[in-house]
Amino acid sequence: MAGRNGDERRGQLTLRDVSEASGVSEMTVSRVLRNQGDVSAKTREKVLEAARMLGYVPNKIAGALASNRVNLVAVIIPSMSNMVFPEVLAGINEQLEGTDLQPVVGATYYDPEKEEKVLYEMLSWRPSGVVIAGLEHSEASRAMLANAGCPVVEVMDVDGEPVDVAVGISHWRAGYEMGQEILSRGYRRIGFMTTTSEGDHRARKRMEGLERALGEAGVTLADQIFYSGNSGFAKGREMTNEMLTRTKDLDFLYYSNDLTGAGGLLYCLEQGLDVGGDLGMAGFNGFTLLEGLPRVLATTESCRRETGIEAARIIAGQHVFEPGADRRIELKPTIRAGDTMRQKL
Amino acid sequence: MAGRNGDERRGQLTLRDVSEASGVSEMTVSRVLRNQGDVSAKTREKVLEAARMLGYVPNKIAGALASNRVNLVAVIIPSMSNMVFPEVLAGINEQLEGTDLQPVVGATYYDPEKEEKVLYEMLSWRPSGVVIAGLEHSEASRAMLANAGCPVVEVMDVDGEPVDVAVGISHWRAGYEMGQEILSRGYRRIGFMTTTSEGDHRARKRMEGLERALGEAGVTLADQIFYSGNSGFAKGREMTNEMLTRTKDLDFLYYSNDLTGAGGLLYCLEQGLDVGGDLGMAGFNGFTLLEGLPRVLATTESCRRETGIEAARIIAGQHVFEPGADRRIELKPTIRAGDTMRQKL
DNA sequence: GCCTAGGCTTATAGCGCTAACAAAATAGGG
DNA sequence: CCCTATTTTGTTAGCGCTATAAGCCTAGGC
Repeated sequence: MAGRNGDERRGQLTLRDVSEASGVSEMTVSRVLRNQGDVSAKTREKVLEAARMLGYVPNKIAGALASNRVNLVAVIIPSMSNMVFPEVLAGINEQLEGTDLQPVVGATYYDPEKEEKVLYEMLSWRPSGVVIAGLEHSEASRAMLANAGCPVVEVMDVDGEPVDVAVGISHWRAGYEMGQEILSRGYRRIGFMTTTSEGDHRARKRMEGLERALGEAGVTLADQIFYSGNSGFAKGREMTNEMLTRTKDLDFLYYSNDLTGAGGLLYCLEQGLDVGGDLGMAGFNGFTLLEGLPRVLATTESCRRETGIEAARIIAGQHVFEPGADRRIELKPTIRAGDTMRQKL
Repeated sequence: MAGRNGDERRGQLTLRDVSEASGVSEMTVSRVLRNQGDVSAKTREKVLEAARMLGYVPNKIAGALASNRVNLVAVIIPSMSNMVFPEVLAGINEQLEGTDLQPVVGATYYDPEKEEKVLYEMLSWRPSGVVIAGLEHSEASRAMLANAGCPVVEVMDVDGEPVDVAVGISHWRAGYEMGQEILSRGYRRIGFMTTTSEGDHRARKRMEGLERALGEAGVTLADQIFYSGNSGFAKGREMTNEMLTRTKDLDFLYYSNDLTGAGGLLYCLEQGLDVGGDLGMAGFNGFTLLEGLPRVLATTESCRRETGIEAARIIAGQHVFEPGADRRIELKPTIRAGDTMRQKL
């Protein structure tokens, strides 16, 4: 079975082949294969048999062009490597199951220009819907989204104005609420470690929310580290070490990500620090695969899967908005205190 | 911006609109937009300007039908939730970058019937290539793959006969080599914990390889647990506890997955066991995000990203097979001893 | 037996684009 | 300035399918 190239595609089966094999018109074959319109049981059987025998696979390209219907949903995310995005995708997939819609995925690598290209590429397939991460896009991207001619769902952020619909949590609020939580447990000397990626925006909004909550209590961040690159245990350890070394008296460490948080947690435990007592810690996302660490890291569950599900529901037309209703669906993240924070005062 | 339905798509811009706006024929517009054929600089400029002004996005459906070329690559994997698959996808994405090919992803949820449906669906878009996980498929799926009329790459397994090309590691060999490694370090009472998912096949093959290696030294598995469901730290802890309780004298724990292995590792450390000495441990996959655990878990790096890259190279025609050459690309996994195994004897 | 209604099937005309070829414009050379 | 070689642009004919409308049956009523 040598590699074949496009040219050999000629000779592929068409409706005509099935039509000839079964002795009915192409139109009738088309109806049978789409389960659409009235066809007698006998004819149907004949056609299905012929199609099966030949191994016919319909050509959706031609079908889509003729019917002006495409069962693809464009999903545009920054990266496949950061677990959060595949999880949103998993939610989309799950909800699209049962409809005839199929997701098509493109990655932007956190680059607005790349996003523009991917979006253009995807829209040229005239998808039935677009799911795209974030609310911040280039001028041109927003224009394309606005003219897409299909539902557009911006996911994972609701702090801003969506082109059409937004689904996700408020990162600002997530930061704000974690800030309140931290304060309510009596911590005051807080260090924050955050990624500069995620297109900056979501992590930045959390930080702003956090600072607001602290500010309202007259507290300011005692230290902070911005890092780029992958989030993993090792990065968390390294940063934690650095921060604890350079800033004394910290009583709380807040990480923009559970993985770095977990790394920090392991580090602090090894150092014999009183994690969950004098030293509080929290991450962000609520990765279930981390359940089973020596301590349960406090975190904010960021509703990735539900975000995907809700986005897919909208695209599939299973969620109808009242006219004039707010077209932002704000999911409510839950804070899980775990056992890395002390009791509330 | 109310939700729109398919009907309103009419009125979308076509080549004709751009052609009228720029005063040249549709064909010339088409050539400009595809960067194909000779067009004078002046005309090109005029056309691009008009397209930009109008916000024209080409219709690839029509283009694909007319030219019989589709820039989509079907990627069919069991699940988005198991990290290994998104990692393969990331490799594919990375390599496809720079070509004009776009991956389209479908999930089978480890169900051969679902695989058949997804495959049929994808093939109906006449993709330029198919990447599909595993070598085991239903009769009908194999037939479809064989007649796909495009390169077909079966990934993540080379222990069997591919329809067209296979890329990945030999799981049998990975199990075999880890078995030898374990023995070479003097361990003899070995417990194995493995998932029953992954479509069973890959984990099963590793187990068979492991048993062969042990068998050659007259050793048999002292205990084993099969589990289903998600792999995470918690599952690893739980199983490890169970196994160590019911089977005494175990001196090595081998997990089918790094995450369960890491859970087991944390558990054993807490129990004060001599991990890396009297008790050896190993996982499988080589997840880099785990770097930073208290000990570096021994593991087999399973080349997920490279698998994706190599598969994409084949689809993109960047890897040409000599006629008659073996159409299986066996990547060589590396065993990382970490520090959960004692020195070689 | 004729006529109508309804179920089933077929004929016709594109969908928006590109391959292949034809025509027109331009550039050189004598 | 004519003629050929070359570049640039335009024309024609589908790609494989589906929407639409038209046609052909068979059954049932009178």
